[in-house]
Order: sequence, then structure tokens, then C-alpha cells
Amino acid sequence: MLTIGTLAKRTGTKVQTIRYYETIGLMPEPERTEGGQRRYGQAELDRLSFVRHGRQLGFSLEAIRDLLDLADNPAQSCADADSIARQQLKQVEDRIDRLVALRLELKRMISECGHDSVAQCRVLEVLRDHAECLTDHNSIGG
Amino acid sequence: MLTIGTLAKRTGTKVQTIRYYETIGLMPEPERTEGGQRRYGQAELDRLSFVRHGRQLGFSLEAIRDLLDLADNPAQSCADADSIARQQLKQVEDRIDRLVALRLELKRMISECGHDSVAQCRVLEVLRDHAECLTDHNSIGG
DNA sequence: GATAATCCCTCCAGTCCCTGTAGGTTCAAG
DNA sequence: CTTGAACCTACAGGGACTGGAGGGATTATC
Repeated sequence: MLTIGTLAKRTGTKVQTIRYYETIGLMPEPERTEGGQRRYGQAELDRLSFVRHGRQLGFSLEAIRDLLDLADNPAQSCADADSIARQQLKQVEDRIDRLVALRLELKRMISECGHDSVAQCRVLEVLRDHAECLTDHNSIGG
Repeated sequence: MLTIGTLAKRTGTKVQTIRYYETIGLMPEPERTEGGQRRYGQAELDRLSFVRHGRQLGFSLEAIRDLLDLADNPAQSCADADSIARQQLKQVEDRIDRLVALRLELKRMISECGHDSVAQCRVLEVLRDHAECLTDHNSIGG
């Protein structure tokens, strides 16, 4: 029987976040001690690990909820899970592309800077000048 | 003289977002027509492009504000801008690493799935089983 | 068995970065 | 001059947490 703090540490989650997951129905209401404190078992540890891992991988809580629903009703086909994964893969590749472009830009900014002299600092120009060519009207993320 | 809608289109921003940037002081209060509608010029287009580009590249509004402050006071050294860029680069590389790991995971999930049969669908197991090894107690981002 | 440190509880407000809606006004085209 | 799109303000909501106040429970130590 794990306390909420232990569960938090084991999964790299904040205690409040676990309680938040409970309020939105992503985590079940756990057992309580006589004093009213939450106690968790292996099932909850697994489930929270799943959630956290999904979040770290960029899934929205909504997508994670869908996957958990699939897990809770294993009699269904995995086509749904597959399509969720495919959708996610696209977004992930998009993000990687943009971040790689950013990395390049930042490296160039840093290499062109570092002279401690305004005349040679092009950080701001770089960011401004490339604004239009890179505007792709996509959502920024979040 | 550009309307807010035109500015929005040119920069891939929503109209409300531009007004929001104004309320938080990231964009200046623009000229108005007699009727009270906002009209923008090249300076605002540049500034907003800068902001959006920064956002697309993963900068927080706070970091962007810092950079804009530097741009507004060009008499300072660029050491500050440089350190902002360096900090950002680290975060970007972190995110890339995590996303690349995710991509791999997702690809494996998809390749192992697609059989439309529960017995062979390992999506959920993959996500759960790898939860602990990848827990790194880092912030998830945002 | 008392005490102190640490953890836990609820409730609620705040953060970040927008996004959407309601109800009304202005502008440009035909 | 009328229509319809675009604009205005003001405010609520959303996603995913995060932090704090004020108080109770548990555990380790003396």
C-alpha cells in the first residue's frame, strides 16, 4: 500500500497532479485509511505510469483517456489504438521538424553572437528576418 | 495601414491573440481609425512576426519579451540575448531527444499493431512497460 | 506516552497562452 | 444605401497543471 507521496516519487508526478487526475476521472478513487489518506496498489501505479509515460511522449490527456478506455475494454479491436498512435506520430514528426529548425537557428544565433558588441549581434535580426519565410500557419502546440 | 485581420493572416496569428498580446504589453497599442478600429504598420508587422517566430521556435512569451526589450534598447551588449539563446538551446535539445524516443516508440507500436486482433495488440503494454524506465522526473514541458 | 517532523487532507486561486462567445459597431463593395 | 464581412469590448472557459492556506494523520524519536 503506497501513499500518494510514494506514488508521486515512483512516477515522477507531483502529488497535486495525481489528485487532479483523480478529479478529472483519469485515476480512480483509491482506498483510504481510517484517517482519510489515500492508499494505492500496483494497479494504480501501473495506470499512473501509463499516463505519465503517455504525457512525456506528447499525448494529450484526452488521447490517454481513449487509450485507457481501450485497455479497460480489451474485447475491442486495436484499430482505434492504432489510429491514435498514427495521429500522434504525425504530430510528433511535425514537432521534431520544427525543433530541429529551431536548433539550427539557435546555434547560428549563438555562433554569430558572443562578441559582446552590438554591431555584430544578429540574434534579433535573425529571428525577425526569418519570421515570414517560416510562418506556416500551423498551431504552435500546447 | 493594415487591419488586425490582415496582420493576423500575414503572421499566422488569430485576431484575438493579437489583442491578447496587446493587453499583456507584448504588442504596442496601435493607431485607431475614427471608428476605433486598430490599424497597423510595418513596425508592428515586424514585431509580431518576431513574436510568432519565437513562439514557433519554442520561446516562452517571457523570453520573447526579454529579447524585445533588448531590441528596444540596442545600446546594451548582446550577452544577455546570447544567454537566453543558450538556455533555450538546451531545452530544445532535450525536447528533441524525448520526441525522437517517442517517435521510435510510436513506430514500434504501429508496426506491432495493425492486426486488428486484440491478442496481438501490444500498444498498451508497450506504453505501460516502458513507463518506469523512461521516467526521468523532468518537467513535461509547456 | 509525548512530541516533533513529515506527510497528508480539502478547497480554492493562479499560471500560461490562448480561444470562443455575446452583443453591438464600423467599413468597403456593389 | 444597403448588405455583409470584419471589427469592437468584455468576459468566460479550457487544458494541464501548480501553489498556498489552514488544518489533520502518521511516523520516528525521546
